[in-house]
Amino acid sequence: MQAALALADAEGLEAVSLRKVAGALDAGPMRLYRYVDTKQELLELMVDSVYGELPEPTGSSWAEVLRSIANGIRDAALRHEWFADLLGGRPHFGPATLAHTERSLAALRAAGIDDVDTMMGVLEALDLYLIGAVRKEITQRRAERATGENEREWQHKTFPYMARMFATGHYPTLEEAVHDARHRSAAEVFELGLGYLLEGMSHHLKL
Amino acid sequence: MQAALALADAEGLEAVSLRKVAGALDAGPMRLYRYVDTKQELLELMVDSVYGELPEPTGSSWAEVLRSIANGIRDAALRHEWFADLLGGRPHFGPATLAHTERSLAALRAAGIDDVDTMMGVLEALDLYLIGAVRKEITQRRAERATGENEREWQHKTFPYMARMFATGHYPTLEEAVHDARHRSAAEVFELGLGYLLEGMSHHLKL
DNA sequence: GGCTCGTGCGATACAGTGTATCGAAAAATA
DNA sequence: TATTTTTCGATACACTGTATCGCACGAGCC
Repeated sequence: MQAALALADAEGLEAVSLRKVAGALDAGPMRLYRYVDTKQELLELMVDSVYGELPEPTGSSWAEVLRSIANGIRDAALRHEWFADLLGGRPHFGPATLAHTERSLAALRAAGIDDVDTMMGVLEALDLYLIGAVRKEITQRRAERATGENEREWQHKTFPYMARMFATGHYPTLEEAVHDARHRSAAEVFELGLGYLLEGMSHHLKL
Repeated sequence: MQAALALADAEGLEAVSLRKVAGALDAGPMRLYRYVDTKQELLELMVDSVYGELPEPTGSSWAEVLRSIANGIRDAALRHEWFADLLGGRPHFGPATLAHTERSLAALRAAGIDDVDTMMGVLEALDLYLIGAVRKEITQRRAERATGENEREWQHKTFPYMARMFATGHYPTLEEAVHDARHRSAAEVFELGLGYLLEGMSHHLKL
């Protein structure tokens, strides 16, 4: 289990094969089936284990609580990039996941939200946003790292490709936006969307 | 290509293997490498082809435009469930994807947003939300279908599992929420979060 | 204590996967 | 037409997740 985590952190999710994990423990391929029925189950255990790392939500207002939850998940995904790939992919009901939901709900209640429908609503909506935001940020981070390691490919393939596309004249607004808009970092976009979401909740809930 | 799409629609993304796609065309396994360098590239073509199906954004206000974009993507994911698995996973720069972004930006401008930074900001934030919302809704749909087909497993495994978990007394708030909160359908949660997001934008942008 | 029997374990086997290789066929050049 | 170059796809390879099943080991009985 910890072996699987370490392997995923070190070499990425696609390197996590039952053989390699078992090999890291000096065991045969089928050894893991004593603890797990299928590979999906191993992945779910890994996800649950990350939920177990998440810090207690903090903050006195519900907005601060939601912000701290969001940042906790984002930070975890930056530590374990594979977490982003698994997030939202299967329903997760592991003990640590349930405990994290419990802590989140309790923190919201402590911050003054007493209606369960409201609590669940804001938490579910935040979850939807987080799944996508974290996923896209990690994707972008990987892309940047790849083009950083190999800038030649970027300059010889992607850039001329975009130039050709723009030269067709089919994308005038997009071209203008790419040229004129200031480039926001992934972290900025994350904050931006989170801000919109929380502000919308605050007005909608009249809190 | 169309063969890959049909295969993914019919049997799911994991059934899309180069051999099966080529087989559907009465060709050898390597035949596809004439059109594609790697399997990832095939998947990217599939994603781009779905972007090509998306309807023109409609609406006279920017909020209506964003709503129509959101619904267009959601409907596409409901048609092609595998689309949700691929969304946000890799950077997509296909022609149809670019065209979709172009149409979205143009529609926003036509609806009165003239600042490129604002246009990009709301579109990126919406994108983050959509990736997660669509992904989770499809996941949930699959889970419901699976337990629908095989309700015995749900009743003999998941339900007692949750009951045991609650019986530990570690999740009092969660237990209360599960019992007392009204169950929202995936579509409702999608709308709820989208409403929060748009309302937040509207107040933040003072439009 | 010795012997049988049942059970659980994990090496081996299998049906797949994505893709590198390389001989042959086709196209282009002279 | 002869020769070179390019294109192409069948075969091979390394690897995946998991079903199978012979074997070793421990419990139960005489």
